[in-house]
Amino acid sequence: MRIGELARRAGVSTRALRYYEQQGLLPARRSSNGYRDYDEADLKLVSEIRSLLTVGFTLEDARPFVDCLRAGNEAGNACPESVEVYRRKLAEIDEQIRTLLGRRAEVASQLADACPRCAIRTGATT
Amino acid sequence: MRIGELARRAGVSTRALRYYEQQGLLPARRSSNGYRDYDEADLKLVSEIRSLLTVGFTLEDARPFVDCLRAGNEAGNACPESVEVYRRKLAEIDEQIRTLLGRRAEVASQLADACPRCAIRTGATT
DNA sequence: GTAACCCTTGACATCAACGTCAATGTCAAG
DNA sequence: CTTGACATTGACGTTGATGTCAAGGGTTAC
Repeated sequence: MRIGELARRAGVSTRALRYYEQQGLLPARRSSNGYRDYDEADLKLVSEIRSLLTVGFTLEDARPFVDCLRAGNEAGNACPESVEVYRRKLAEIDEQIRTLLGRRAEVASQLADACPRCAIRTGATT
Repeated sequence: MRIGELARRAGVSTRALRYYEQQGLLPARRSSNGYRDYDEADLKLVSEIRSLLTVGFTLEDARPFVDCLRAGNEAGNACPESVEVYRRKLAEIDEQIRTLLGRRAEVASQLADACPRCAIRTGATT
């Protein structure tokens, strides 16, 4: 299939697909006229990339998963490198949550200071 | 005082101070030689901006606080506009936390799928 | 042959809060 | 009078994942 169809089926823009190719995540065969030519495996790759992006992974984070799929595995997370990325991202997310909880507490505290009556329905005390 | 001293005392770069001025947050008087001339009130403004930035506010978010201080209030959060920003940011932070918790759960679930033994020490089950 | 789509590459634009140069001016001390 | 520490404005670079436009070529249908 050509880029337009893959884009439609994967729910992404053609621009995004070309960008993935440029980043080395989605190499494309070419038809005799120079058009990119994709198959079902490529659709699976793009789906994998998309689902990883939606949980906050970068394209770099997604690379091991893509490599894993291209290596013939049925799942992108079937390789130790992918698992390692999962663990790292989990730690990053936890750190971000901690940061946000700290900020939440600080802002809530400031709000309580500035407008004591506003704090009533805020829940968290510390 | 001149920009270098304010920067040192506030713990920011001179570039940042010029940027704040450009954004209309920190107007500066000028000496006869064209140098920016700041006073203690300006230090207070910059401190306010900095503490807001560190809890994730943008400069736009900080504007009401700065305006409030410049209007003669002793605290930047003494104005209703500032309080409103607090409330909005609190809601934003809560939303971000919810998003991150969802992602955490998703990633943890994927990790458990990919490497069942890895999930043992993860705590969250859902 | 021409409209109507599809494709190609290339390159600049976006967002925020600055970092980092460049080229130049000011001023106190030696 | 020069060195050196400060200041000025202006402008491009950073980060990530695209959006968007330009200028052109390919393919199919009528």
